[in-house]
Amino acid sequence: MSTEPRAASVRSPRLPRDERRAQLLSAALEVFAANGYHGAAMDDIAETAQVSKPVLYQHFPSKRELYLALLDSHLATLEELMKTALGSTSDNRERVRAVMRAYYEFIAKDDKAHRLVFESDLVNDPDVASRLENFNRGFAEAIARVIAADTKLPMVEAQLLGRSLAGMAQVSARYWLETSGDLPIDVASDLVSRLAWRGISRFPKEA
Amino acid sequence: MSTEPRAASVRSPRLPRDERRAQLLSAALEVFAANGYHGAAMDDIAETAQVSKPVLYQHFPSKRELYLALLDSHLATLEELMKTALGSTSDNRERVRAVMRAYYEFIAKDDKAHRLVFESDLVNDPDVASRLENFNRGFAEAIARVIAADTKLPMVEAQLLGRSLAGMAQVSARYWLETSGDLPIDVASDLVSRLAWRGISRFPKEA
DNA sequence: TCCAGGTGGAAATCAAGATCGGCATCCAGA
DNA sequence: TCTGGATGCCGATCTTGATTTCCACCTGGA
Repeated sequence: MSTEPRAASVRSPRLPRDERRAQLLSAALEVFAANGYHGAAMDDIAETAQVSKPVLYQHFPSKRELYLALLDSHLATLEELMKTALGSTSDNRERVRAVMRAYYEFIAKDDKAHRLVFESDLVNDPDVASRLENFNRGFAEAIARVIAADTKLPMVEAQLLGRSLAGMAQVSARYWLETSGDLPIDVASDLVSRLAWRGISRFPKEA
Repeated sequence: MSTEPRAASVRSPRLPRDERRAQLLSAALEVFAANGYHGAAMDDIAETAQVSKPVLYQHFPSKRELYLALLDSHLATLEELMKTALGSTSDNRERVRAVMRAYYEFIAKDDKAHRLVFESDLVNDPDVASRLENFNRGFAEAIARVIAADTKLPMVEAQLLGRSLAGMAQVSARYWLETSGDLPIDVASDLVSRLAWRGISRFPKEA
């Protein structure tokens, strides 16, 4: 996709529908990630994509639908990464490590997507809230199952701890990204997963 | 403050400036907590306060300044609670426990304030972002100091773990509130602080 | 050459933040 | 007791930014 500045009044070259849609999503991701939903104008997205606004409305019924399409796409990617990491081993300690590593890698690879997902300013929208909650619940429940298997804690308590560890992953990974370079990704994700594992592995026995 | 419906065209009773300001902040908290910054209209806040919009602008230069005033007020309260909990003991394990408990109590007591602080949809605003970051940094650094003292880890690594545990506290407390009644506050905050403590207390020695 | 489909300049519409101009009321001082 | 100034109040409207749509043009492939 050429992103060279396009002369005024020169039309954007025609693209097949699917390619145009993908390009619009890419432009939208840039603008939403940089400015948030509320700080982004459809004018800005059109400008970034080097098309006019009606082109956006040809592919997406509204600004909100555009945002939801993007969110869905990136949540699907992340869910797949988490699922792969969880299924990569049957050893619980290695599972926690793999999940933490996958999380950090997702964030290192695509900080725009991570901002879209984890720093949304549209969380009061029910459709956005439900998508994020679905993801968070699935993630935390997967961890809760590991905890319940390893500790014999009742599920209610394992759920709370699952959320705790999911929170640990999310917040620490964002912090690591913001201070990037202080610690290599291997060291950072390993450190946090060791903290997590040590916390888990001593339940319910207590020193 | 009377919140009985006011007859149309009947003026709101005069209040001294300070009382009115406090009342407006209270109404604003309700509306911002329920709808977020972007979903709240000044009309809504005026209606909740049972005054007209110009009265809002008499006390706050703009919608954004009103929001920042509220945020400052509640962040100050939370910071005080955290400071008190950290200073309540010199035993590191009890510190972690006291901080977790204080966090859960803040959230149990005032879910509107917690939503304002932790689920803001104005995080792209630099002034909001910096306030939240200042709080988060202070909180995580306090925990990092406990970790560094107890584990002899270098500060860079203790900082990352501090953020991890701060994230654990925030996300788990929100989840606990949403599933309120599943676990009593004592059990929930104790569980999470034990997870945190076990994670910390085994660094750097490894089983 | 024709037409389906991709394109845009311009403007309509609308919601909401902020302000104007004046009203109402309370109280201190004459 | 009365009055005028200070202060608190509001209905109506202005302003602005942004979403969405209208209507017509352009172009590439059959």
